[in-house]
Amino acid sequence: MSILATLNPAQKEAVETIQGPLLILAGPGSGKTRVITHRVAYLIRVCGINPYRIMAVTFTNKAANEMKERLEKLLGQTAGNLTLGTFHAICAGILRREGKAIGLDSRFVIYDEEDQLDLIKQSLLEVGLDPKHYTPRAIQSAIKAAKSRIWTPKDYAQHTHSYFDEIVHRVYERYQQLLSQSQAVDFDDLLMRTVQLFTDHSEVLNRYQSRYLHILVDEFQDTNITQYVLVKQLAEKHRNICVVGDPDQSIYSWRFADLRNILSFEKDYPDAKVVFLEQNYRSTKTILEVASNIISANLQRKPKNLWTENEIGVPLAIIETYSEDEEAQFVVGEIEKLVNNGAHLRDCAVMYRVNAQSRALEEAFMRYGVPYRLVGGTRFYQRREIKDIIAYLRVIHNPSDNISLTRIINIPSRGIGQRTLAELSAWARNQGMSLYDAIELVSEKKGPAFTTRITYALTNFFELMEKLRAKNGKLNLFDLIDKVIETTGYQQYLLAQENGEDRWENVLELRGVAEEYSELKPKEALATFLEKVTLVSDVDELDEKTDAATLITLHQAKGLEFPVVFIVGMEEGVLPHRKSFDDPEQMEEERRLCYVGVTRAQKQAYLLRAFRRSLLGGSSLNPPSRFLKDIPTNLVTIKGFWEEDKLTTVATPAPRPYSTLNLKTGDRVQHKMFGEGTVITCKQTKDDHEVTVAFKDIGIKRLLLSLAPLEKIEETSDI
DNA sequence: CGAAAGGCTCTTTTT
DNA sequence: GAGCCTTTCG
Repeated sequence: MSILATLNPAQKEAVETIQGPLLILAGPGSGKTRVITHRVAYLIRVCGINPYRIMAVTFTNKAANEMKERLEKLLGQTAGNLTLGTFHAICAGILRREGKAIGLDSRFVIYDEEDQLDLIKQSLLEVGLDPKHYTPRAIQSAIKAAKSRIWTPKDYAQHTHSYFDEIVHRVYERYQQLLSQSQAVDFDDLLMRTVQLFTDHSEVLNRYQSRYLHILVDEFQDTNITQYVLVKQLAEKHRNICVVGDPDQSIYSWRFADLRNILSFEKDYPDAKVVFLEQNYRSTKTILEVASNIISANLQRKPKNLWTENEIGVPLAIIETYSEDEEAQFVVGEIEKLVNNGAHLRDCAVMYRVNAQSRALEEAFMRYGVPYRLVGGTRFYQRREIKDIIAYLRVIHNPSDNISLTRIINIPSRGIGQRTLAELSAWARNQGMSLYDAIELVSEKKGPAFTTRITYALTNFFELMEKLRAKNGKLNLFDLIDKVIETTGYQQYLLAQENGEDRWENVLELRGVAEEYSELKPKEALATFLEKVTLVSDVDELDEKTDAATLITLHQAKGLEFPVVFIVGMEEGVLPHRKSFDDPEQMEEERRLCYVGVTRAQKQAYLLRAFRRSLLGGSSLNPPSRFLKDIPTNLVTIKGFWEEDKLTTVATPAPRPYSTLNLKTGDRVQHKMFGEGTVITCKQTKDDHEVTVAFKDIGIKRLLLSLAPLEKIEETSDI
């Protein structure tokens, strides 16, 4: 069958335009992924282009895998040596091959953001600054911002405007030194250093430019300047660059994605052809219209006309509950109903703004025994025990890796404390050598003098690591991990901790992952494995086969679709998040986030909000989300405690001086929504009282006296 | 040195 | 509420 047969005219045009720059503006559900895959298949099959000469860049590993699978189906065979992956993965590959030119060992480690933060803290200390005064996080963010636009420390110095910039510059400079001492790069370096490599070594760039006849970039609205420059460099020779994206789905500006990349593509490539994909195949007419109404309130956008031939469908449901617990309860109850009516659990997804919101949901799913799958949360490869084992492997692979070495030098504890470590690293720094080499010298009595006991501990540690390093290349990865666990006594160490059993299970799972690499040569397996575990995320692993409801953040939901979508926390302060209140650009991004959520839905969408929400300890009364106000009322049904048009009329009751109420056990009280009840306990909290009340019909509720609309109707006569 | 406890801050999203 | 840091005590 022809590759073009199943495409609509716009899609066909996007696939067939293979000469010159091409911008594809693709609305949600418009078959964007189909177009990209078909385009690649078309290039290979119809135009006879060697896959070796095509590069396709995706945003997540999952998207890359999906594309690979679809491509294989389309071609009836693997696409062989096609370059397909995320920016980060592709750049890591280039740097492994070509890094020598810029002084990068091919065994370099990739530091994730936690490692990065550790290293920034260390840099702060080393340049003599107090981490209490300059928060490492703020500096991390400034450095990331710099790297997203290819600013080296030198460039940064040219752009300092404040004292803080000055500080950042000093830390940034030191930080890069430490990275290179450890033979390490961070996530942003993968991109930035590739650009630098290409800039400084035209012969390398030339090879890649000649090689890549066609370049495709997906999710172009989420690229940052560095990524854009990289793509431009690569495409300069053949100019066959195809970018696909949707400005309305740009939700990563906090990662320094720059919307201008897509908005000004036509300026950079005046001969660019632009194709609009506006037919939506995913959602009902109603869902699409609601989404359009939400997004069209943004000012910074190109209007577009989404349309669909799908049925009108049912109105969206706006659900108003009292608390996040009731919200969760409603979601679970409704999902059960849907399942009883023939839906599958896997058809349902619950989406939220921040991960912390998942807790109430999880509790409800657990309580009702409804299977669910949580995407994200504490990510597997971020767990402490996993990172410990990986740190051992990293040091085995690359002993210069000071951050990993620092991490494990005293885990399990072997008598090497902070003081020793500080002294040792200061010494190593002065000698200009790695921590590992310093330890070796100590064990040979040629290093700094320590007490006998500490020298002994360090020597033991060194010998342990040497023993493990000697196994590298001899044992396969799986056995190497076992060896690490065995010689370090990691299992006993872990089992002695809290949740030790669970955490040990995680380690076993990691072993399981390692098994997948048993076909590779041991050294290669280790290298591949280490790269994989840092560049992989949780959505990538999302298993769609098991029948369970999905709990997922709105960000992670991008690119996915579900028959039924619940968006919880449609409140001011949550969605839109309060951090965006004073910045119109960020507010527009919140709106896009909401838009992304709604457009995930195929058949049915529920928008939920709670009157009162406890999040991160405190509780607050949030007015309904402003986005709800942009939905025409004829497209929704509203259900809740407040029958009438409460979207605009819910007043936040002023906190009353609770001292006047003075409740005690046994008092009868009246609540605006729950009716009459009896006080069970009344407990003083920091600056409030927490009252537990038994309401008839409704049950037991815990309320805050300052917030709850409570009135005393009868005082108990008992004591 | 190390374990335990208490106090502190910071709470968005992820390759 | 959790994680991180500092302090304290053994």
